[in-house]
Amino acid sequence: MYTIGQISEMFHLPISTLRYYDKEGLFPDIERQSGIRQFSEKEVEALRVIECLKGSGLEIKDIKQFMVWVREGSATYAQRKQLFEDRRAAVEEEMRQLEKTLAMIRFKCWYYETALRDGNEDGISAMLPDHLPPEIQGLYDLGHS
Amino acid sequence: MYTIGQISEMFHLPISTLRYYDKEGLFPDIERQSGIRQFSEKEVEALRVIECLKGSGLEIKDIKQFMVWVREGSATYAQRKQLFEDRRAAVEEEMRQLEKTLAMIRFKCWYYETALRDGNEDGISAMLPDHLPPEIQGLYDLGHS
DNA sequence: GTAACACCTAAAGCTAACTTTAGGTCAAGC
DNA sequence: GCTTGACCTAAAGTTAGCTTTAGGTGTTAC
Repeated sequence: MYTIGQISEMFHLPISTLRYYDKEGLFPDIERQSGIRQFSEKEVEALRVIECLKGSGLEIKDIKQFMVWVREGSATYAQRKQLFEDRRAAVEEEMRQLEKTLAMIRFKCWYYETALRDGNEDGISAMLPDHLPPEIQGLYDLGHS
Repeated sequence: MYTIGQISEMFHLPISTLRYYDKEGLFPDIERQSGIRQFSEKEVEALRVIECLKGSGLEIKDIKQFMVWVREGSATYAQRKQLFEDRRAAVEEEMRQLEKTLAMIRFKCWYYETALRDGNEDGISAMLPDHLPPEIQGLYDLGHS
């Protein structure tokens, strides 16, 4: 059993955030000793799932729904499986998006390295064909900045 | 030259968002014809950079700073290069984080597939050693949910 | 000439996820 | 017995990034 202060240190989360999560229903079965929250292994596991789902972009109210399903037992396995499959698709899509962003950023790094070496941006259009990653072609018709 | 409505369709952004970006200083050189915004190729390119920087997690006020630097010309190449290098590091870190999240999600997908097949979660602990990706070991001491 | 559009502004409103504030309980140490 | 420290609540406040509202302009179509 852990106090809220111990959990706060374990997860590097402010105490106020843990209380907020509790108020939002993310620890539906948490016990109390004369008013004081007793975090058990169950809540620790819940927090690991919370971090995962939050990291995948899920909102607090939907994480709460998941916690409700957990409490409902085996009748909700299908819903919970679906939730994680949707999360998988969402995270994979986000990673694809980040790859594109990264290609653009890498190009911009090259662009400013070159501009800095030359003292201006004027010769860059001529060098572009060799340096444009395919993701950026078509994006860069003209183009300072 | 494009109207705000045309740009809205090109970028799939609401007109209100474009006006908001303008108010926040993201199109510092935009021209007007009797009050009406004239989006040129310059603003189109600005929007591509905005999408990129936003996708990398940068806040609007910092994107505005970038636009100010662009207007200041060659004196700010170094700052702009640094900005994109910081973005590269941030996006790469975010992708590493997403990989971890994805490992956990994939494990959860497997977990619920198994629970659904078995009708309960009770036999899963015994199967764990073969199915835990390394990222999740140590995380999963006990653990339903 | 009037109705429909596409544009404009300023200001208020909204949402999520916290954080802060104000005030209170309780146990341990001096 | 009183102060310190860790816990508690309810409610108000904060921030980013929009969105909505209310009211106005200017051009084109009938």
